[in-house]
Amino acid sequence: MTQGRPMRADARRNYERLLKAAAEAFAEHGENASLDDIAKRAGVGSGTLYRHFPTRQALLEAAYVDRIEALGARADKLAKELAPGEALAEWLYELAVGTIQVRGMKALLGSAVTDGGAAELTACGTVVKGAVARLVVAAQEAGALRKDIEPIDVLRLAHGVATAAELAGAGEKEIRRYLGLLGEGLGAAEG
Amino acid sequence: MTQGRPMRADARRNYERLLKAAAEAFAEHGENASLDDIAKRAGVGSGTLYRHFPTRQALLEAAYVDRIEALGARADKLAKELAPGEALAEWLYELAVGTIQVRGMKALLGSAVTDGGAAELTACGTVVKGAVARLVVAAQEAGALRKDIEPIDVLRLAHGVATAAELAGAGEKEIRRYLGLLGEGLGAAEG
DNA sequence: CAGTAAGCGGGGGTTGTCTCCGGTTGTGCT
DNA sequence: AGCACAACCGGAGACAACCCCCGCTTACTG
Repeated sequence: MTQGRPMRADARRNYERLLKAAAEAFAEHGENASLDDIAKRAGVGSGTLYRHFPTRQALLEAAYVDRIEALGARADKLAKELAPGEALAEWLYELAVGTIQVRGMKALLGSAVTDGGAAELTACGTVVKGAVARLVVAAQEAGALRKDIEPIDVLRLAHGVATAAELAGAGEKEIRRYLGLLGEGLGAAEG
Repeated sequence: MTQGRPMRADARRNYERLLKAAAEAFAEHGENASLDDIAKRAGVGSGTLYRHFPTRQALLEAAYVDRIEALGARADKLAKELAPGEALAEWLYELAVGTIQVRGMKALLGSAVTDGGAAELTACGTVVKGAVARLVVAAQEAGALRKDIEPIDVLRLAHGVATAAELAGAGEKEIRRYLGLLGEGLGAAEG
């Protein structure tokens, strides 16, 4: 749809270089890596960077698309292999681990979960929300999850827990513990 | 103790002006308000600001000391008036509300809860940790809180939940709901 | 192969952080 | 009161990052 004409070859090349440079830089310096520096690494001018990715957010998202999509696919795989409640729990765990361990991911997922009545439908947000919605509904039908909870709530709380674990210095053990606590609250009968 | 000699009068005056200006600026522009601007508002040079408050964090903390101490006092009041479990819940609620509604507070509380094996014992951290420790121990003795939880865990999770609620657009209703869910997990028998 | 629009790139205005040091001012002593 | 000195002030300026702009280049089309 936004595909009026195939991208010019040089444009495409620069686009991919930027993506690669961005991934490196974000991994190295976190989500606040200098954009000018990313442009330099990619061997392009900063103008080019800003043309392809108007905002830092856009670049962040583009750099992590594959990872996000893997997460979406993972949800379906887990749904097939585990009981609904466990599939959800495990997926949230993996989500949280990613949130913490992949630098820059936190900002991305955070924005995906924001209120955003606005048309802020990022690709990332769509994929993640879709995945969690499937898992949540299944878990609720199986009686493993209270019914007065929206998928987005689960996502937000998981994000919050990831934040909490990060503050703790973030061993994966801590994440599991915290998610476990949250899980007991989410599974409890409503009232 | 850090009181070798009383502050010179002009120094003290500038210190307080800066505090006032900082409170205004943080309220207005959030935790990232321009420090130079704060100096300007206070009618002092930026050098003066940096001498009194070497880091943004230091200024933030100084600007909110009274609020933090109020929170500490509030904990004791609640402990006297309510059952231990409820006192903790209510205090966490007020903490979370403050975290979200008072701009700049989130960064401050966040840093107070960080792993920080380092000697990062900020005044803010000490007060808040002390308050929550009292409430948590009381709640545990009353059987309202599982015993395999450390006070710091509670603090971190509450902070995480506040973050989650903030993403939701943060009505106080949402905070209560999320804290309630978490509370069920924290209260459940361990296992 | 030539015309053309899409794309490039980096210069530079702007804003923010933080340091440095010459000048000023409050304080304690006489 | 007046003096001398340490403490303190203030703002210029080095540095980093953001991001817009516009003249030049280059890939595609016919």
